[in-house]
Amino acid sequence: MPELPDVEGLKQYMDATSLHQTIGHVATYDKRILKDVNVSTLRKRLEGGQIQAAGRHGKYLFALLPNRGNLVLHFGMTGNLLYHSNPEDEPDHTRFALIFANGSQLSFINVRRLGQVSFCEDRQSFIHQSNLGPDALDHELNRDRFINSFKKRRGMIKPALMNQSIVAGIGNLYSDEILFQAGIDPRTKVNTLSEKTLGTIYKAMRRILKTAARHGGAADELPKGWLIKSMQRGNDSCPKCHAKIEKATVSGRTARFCPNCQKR
DNA sequence: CCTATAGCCTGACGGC
DNA sequence: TGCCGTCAGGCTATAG
Repeated sequence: MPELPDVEGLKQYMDATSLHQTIGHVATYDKRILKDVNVSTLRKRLEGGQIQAAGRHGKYLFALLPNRGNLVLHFGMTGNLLYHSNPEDEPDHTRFALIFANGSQLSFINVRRLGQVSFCEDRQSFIHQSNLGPDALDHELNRDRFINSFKKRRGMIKPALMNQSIVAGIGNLYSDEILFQAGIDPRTKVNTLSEKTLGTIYKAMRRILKTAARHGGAADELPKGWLIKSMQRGNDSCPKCHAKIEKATVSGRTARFCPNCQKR
């Protein structure tokens, strides 16, 4: 599930449910998802604290605890959160949970265990150490900066968009959507794209991610005419021209595109 | 710098 | 009903 818009939805969810409640207990059901932190450190830092605010960078979600640091959540392919007031409502595949002193609980669900839970003192240094580029919706990432970071690349456009160290937040589905709306074949070499075309991709990226983030990534609320919307409904024809959507493996992932509307 | 490949994990789905 | 292969919205390590 989680690319930038989905994680934005989870941030809003955390803000709406989990702030200003004292954490009574940290439950770690599977240590394999802990990254660069151990159970005792996590408990020491979190228990007794309260989340003041949620934050997001790319696909990472941060929970800020004043004077303590940040709980960092990454969802992998199959992550989600559920806040529930009854412990018995704890969902399947909960790998980690914050159990608040008031009895409520925030559960980190991670079916495939590809997600990670970590902790950092400082967000900026975490972002730096994790080699993350600017968030795709960061206002400082303007058109010129975007073009500059792409134009010197030698590879294909789709994997470049998905490269978190260039721009953080875009995954397989949204890279397909961006290239579909920009009319570019995902296998196009970046260094063959004009600045004007890179500008078109930038605009599509912004428009799409903003719109999707506003709906927290909820697939059923995405606009008609979007590729991922129609694919998700099991429709494999192009929303614009009704040609059959094609699949191609591009740097290890399945790219979906319209052979008619997207050109190299 | 870039690509392909394999690996980490589990569950859903289709074919037989 | 069961078994099998395939696939899935992420990322990392490795080799070429």
